[in-house]
Amino acid sequence: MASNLKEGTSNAQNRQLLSAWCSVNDVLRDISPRWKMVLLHGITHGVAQFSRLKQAFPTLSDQVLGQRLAELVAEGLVEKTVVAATVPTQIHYAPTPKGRALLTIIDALQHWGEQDWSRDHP
Amino acid sequence: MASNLKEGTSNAQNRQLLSAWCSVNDVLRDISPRWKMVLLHGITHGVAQFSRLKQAFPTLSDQVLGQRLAELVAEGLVEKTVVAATVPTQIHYAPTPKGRALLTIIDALQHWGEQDWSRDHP
DNA sequence: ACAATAACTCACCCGAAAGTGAGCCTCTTC
DNA sequence: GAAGAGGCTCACTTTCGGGTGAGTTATTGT
Repeated sequence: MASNLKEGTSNAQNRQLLSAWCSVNDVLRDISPRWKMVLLHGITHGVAQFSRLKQAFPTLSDQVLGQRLAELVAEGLVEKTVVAATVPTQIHYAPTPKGRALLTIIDALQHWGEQDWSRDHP
Repeated sequence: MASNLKEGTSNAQNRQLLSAWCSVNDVLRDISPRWKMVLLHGITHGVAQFSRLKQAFPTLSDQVLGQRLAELVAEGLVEKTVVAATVPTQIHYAPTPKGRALLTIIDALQHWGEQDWSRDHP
């Protein structure tokens, strides 16, 4: 993570360009990874542990679950709390205000998606 | 496009599962492709032709531009109008009500992203 | 002694997203 | 008669997201 500086492939360049042009592109990239918003929703609604989430979404791999949780924590959308420091360390996740605010917008998106746009409107 | 039924790679399966669990996943997938929302924004603000968009985003390839425009049209976010049926066919794009409604939510997302969540709030 | 348990992490692989270059179509201009 | 204009589309290549399986940690139940 500290030694590779090439980064010239224009794929990465374009990503940076978009970030620079408008910050919304970063937000879109942050919220679109698969499972992420679903996990945020689950955590907010009480499914707040690694193993509980695993049960809730059996087809989701440990690998990706761990990664998504780490992202959510890193972006300040959920908070991680150690419940029991015993050996199988138990951990509890809870949404931050930021995370809850995001969910509101996500709800709006869902609403938008389900709306019938065939008839004209105000 | 009509003959391939295999679809067993679990990558695709999971995508379908997510769609089935919550429609918001489809929306997220639809809005997250690179350039898409930026293009929608541009079109809404008067940059409404293929070549104009090309100029506005020089690093975006024709290939992807064409594809994104087609998606936007297919999803009913923008409308395509033939301006001049002369040989270099001129075409004009304009956002639909649905497209404008989406931009509103995208704005909310941007706002959310730019907000300072470090201090507590109501 | 050995499986199970909670929460991860590592090495590997495959398909999809997105980038590049060229081609096409007909009409007008140099 | 060649080039350029406008709007695409095709073939090819690279990057990266996300999937799988196995390994790690220490303690407890059988």
